[in-house]
Parts: sequence; structure tokens; C-alpha cells
Amino acid sequence: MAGIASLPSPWTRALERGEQRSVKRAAVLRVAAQLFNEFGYHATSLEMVAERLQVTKPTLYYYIRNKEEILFECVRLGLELLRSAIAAAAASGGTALDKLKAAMHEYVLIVTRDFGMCLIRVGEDALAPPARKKLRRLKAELDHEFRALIEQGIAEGSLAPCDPKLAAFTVAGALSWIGRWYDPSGPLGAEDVARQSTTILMNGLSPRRGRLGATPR
Amino acid sequence: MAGIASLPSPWTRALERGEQRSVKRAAVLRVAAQLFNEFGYHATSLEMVAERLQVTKPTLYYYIRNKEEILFECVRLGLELLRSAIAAAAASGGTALDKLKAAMHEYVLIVTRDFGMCLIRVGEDALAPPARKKLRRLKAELDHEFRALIEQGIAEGSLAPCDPKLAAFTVAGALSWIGRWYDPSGPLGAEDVARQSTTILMNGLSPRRGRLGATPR
DNA sequence: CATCTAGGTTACCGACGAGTAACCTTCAAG
DNA sequence: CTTGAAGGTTACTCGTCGGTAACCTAGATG
Repeated sequence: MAGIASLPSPWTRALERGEQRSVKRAAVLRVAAQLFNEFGYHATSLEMVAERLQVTKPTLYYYIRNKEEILFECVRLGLELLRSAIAAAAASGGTALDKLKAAMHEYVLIVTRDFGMCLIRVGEDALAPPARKKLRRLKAELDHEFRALIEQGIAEGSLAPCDPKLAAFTVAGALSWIGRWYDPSGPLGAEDVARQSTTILMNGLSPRRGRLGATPR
Repeated sequence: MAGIASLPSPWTRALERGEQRSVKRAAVLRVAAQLFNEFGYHATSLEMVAERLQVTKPTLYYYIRNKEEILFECVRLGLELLRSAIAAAAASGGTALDKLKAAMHEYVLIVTRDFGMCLIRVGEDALAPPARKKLRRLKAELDHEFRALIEQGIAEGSLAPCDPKLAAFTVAGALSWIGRWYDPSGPLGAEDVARQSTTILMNGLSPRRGRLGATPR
């Protein structure tokens, strides 16, 4: 699951024959995700993908069925990462507030990486109805798990009462948007961004009574 | 500036000859924005735009130079709307907190409408470097005005102390994301969404001391 | 009535990109 | 050493789309 992090493609080194297929396929998906993130789905040609992998276009078709399948898999992977992260957070101990904080933190780490970013920046809109519907379902499931965390928090009093649906949209939106502007090669670390934005979303902009800072008015 | 809200194109009615050019040009931009929002920039052909306007493709070129100009104008209009809204909020009376709340509210109303939505959903990525750079500058200006509001609030104590840059990104991100999922023909009113998400961002998810709701732990 | 022009139209071009066909090469196995 | 398939390549098809050229037509105008 991990270990394909570096850029140099499997084609560069003399390839050990055998079951490298899945590794190469994964490399195709990752490179495609990076290009999709940079240029967008339609503006990315398979030739560009092939070039960055030091291969020719028809070679790609040995590993994937068509361009749509690439996008589908990229988005699906992004969703899968988020889903397991939220599930892990929900399964961890502590108050619902702690779980939510953990989930939010992981959320940021994922949407600042290739596949998570692809989910955010590109999305499933370019796909034909059947594939699109599948991904929409996954998204809805994800939203429900996230919302459940919030409902749980409200019920046990560790979160302020509010409309869980709107709250989930607002929080997930703020975190998702990070994937739009974040530059992994930039100065800000994803961890820092995650910590700070999570804190802001938990505490709000208005000053809290009983903390440092002057009283308003 | 207002008054071109309805869908029926100026071509449908017998057109009064004369200075209708700007009206028709505006109609081209608006319809294009709607299609861009629905299908994305690259997946929207000029033929589709023409068809929805009940005209043929070459006619469009009477009002616009090329496809890029359309997108540029749509995004620029979206930015312009946001800029003037924030400026208006900043110029209004009251505490910085009040100004910020007003700005946030207007922000949502704009990104749930054609051009604002286009700014959020499509963006300037598809444009060639010169045009892209121009829009990026406008975006940066906007971000600065928004951030200034926050800094002002922190200075006068009506906002909790935090990193203004990250706070601006987080808040604007949460509000921008609304433009991604909001459906004007759906059940939720933009006003309601604006009120609720603004409230959540101001107060945060954690329960505030001295309000209703049980104390945590 | 002749004419000019704003605002269209039909018919076309050229580029580009997804996907395919047919061929080439290297290794592993009998 | 030959065979066969995994893994690539070159050369191509074909549809789509941005953009243009050339032409048509209805009013306003002198």
C-alpha cells in the first residue's frame, strides 16, 4: 500500500520480469494523478502521462483500459484513503471530540497528497454516469461517517449543538479546500496546516471567554 | 449591472437594433458560465453555448474573441463581485467582527451564483500564463482584503488571536467550497446556508462556555 | 430605389487526442 | 535453438472542437 512514493518510474531501472504489473499500473495511476492535479483531466493527454513515465502511449493501454478508468481509480483511491482514515479515527478511543479532531487531521494529510488531491481538484464529474454514480455513493458514505462523528459529539455534549449536515459540509469543505491551494513543495508543512486549520474550526474566529485575548467590545 | 438574470436569451425576442451588443455579450458570458459550471471548461464546446443561445457557433465570435476570453471574463466578473462585496463590508460601520460576518455572508451569496460559482468550480487554471497571472493577482488582492479584516478584528479584540493567513484560507475555503456542492434549484436557500456556515465558522464546533449545552467531560 | 453595414448563416480547415492494428524484441522454458 | 508470450514500439484511424472564410439578409440611410 505504501512504498511507491518516489518519482522515478519502474521503467527507468532494468525491470525484473514477473509480477511487476501491479507496480507499474500503480505508477501509471500516480503519475496521471499528479498531471491531472496540475493541468486538469481534459487538459492532460495520455501522451503526457506516457512521456513522464518514459514510455509511449500505447504502452499505457497494457495497464489500463482507457482514460476514464485512470480517473476513476485515482478518485476511488483518494476516497478509500479518506474512508479508512475516518474509520480508524472513529474506532479509536476517547471522546467524540477527540475522534473528530483526529479525523480532521488525517483528512488534511490525505488531501495534500496525490490521490486525495485528485479527488478534490479533479473529481468525478468528467466520468460517464455509471462510474460517476459509483463514486458519488462512496462520497455519500464518507459524508455520513463524518456526520455521524459530529452527531455523536453533539449527543455526548463534547460538541456544540448545530445542524450536523451543514456542520459536516462546512468543516469538510474548509479541509478539502486546502487540497486546492496546498503545494507540497512549498514552505508550509501539511502537519502544520492540519493543526492550525483544525484548531480554527474547533474554536471558531470569535474569542472564547476564559482564554487569553481581550474581551470583545 | 443587474437585470440579466433570466435564462431566455436576447435572441429569442425580436431584437431591437442598436446597442444590444453588450447585453448579448453578457448573455454569452452568463450561459457559458452556467455550462462551465455544469460540465467544466474543456468539456464545454462553443457549440453547446451557441445552441443554448439559439444561435450558431460563428455568431459567438461576433461578441467574443475566443474561448479563453470567455473564461477569463467569467472568472474576472466573479472576482469583481467578491471584491466589491468585501470592500462594501469593510466600509460599513460596526466592529471588525460585524464587517467580517457581513463579508462572509455576501461571499456565500456570490459563490452560489453563476459567475462566482464559475470562479470556484472552474478557476483560471485552463488559461494561458498571461491571463492566468492577471487573475491570480486579483485573487491575491482579494485574499489580502479578507485577511486585513481578520487582522483588524484581532487587533481590536473582537476576534480570537490566530494566524491571519491560515485563518483567512480556512474561512474562505469553507465558504468557497459551498460553491462546489450548492444547487440553486435544490431545497436549501443560499441565505440559510450562508447564515449557518458563517455561524459555525465564528463559533467553532467545540461548545462555548456560558451557552446552552452540557459542559464537556 | 440603390446601398451599406450589423448580425447572422453555411461550409470548411487544421490540430489534437483517444484508441487500435500490426509489428518488433527479449527472456524463459522445453 | 526454437518457440511463445510479456511488454513495447511505430504508424495509423477517426471523431471532435476551436477558429475562419465567404456568403446572405434585413433595416436604416441618402
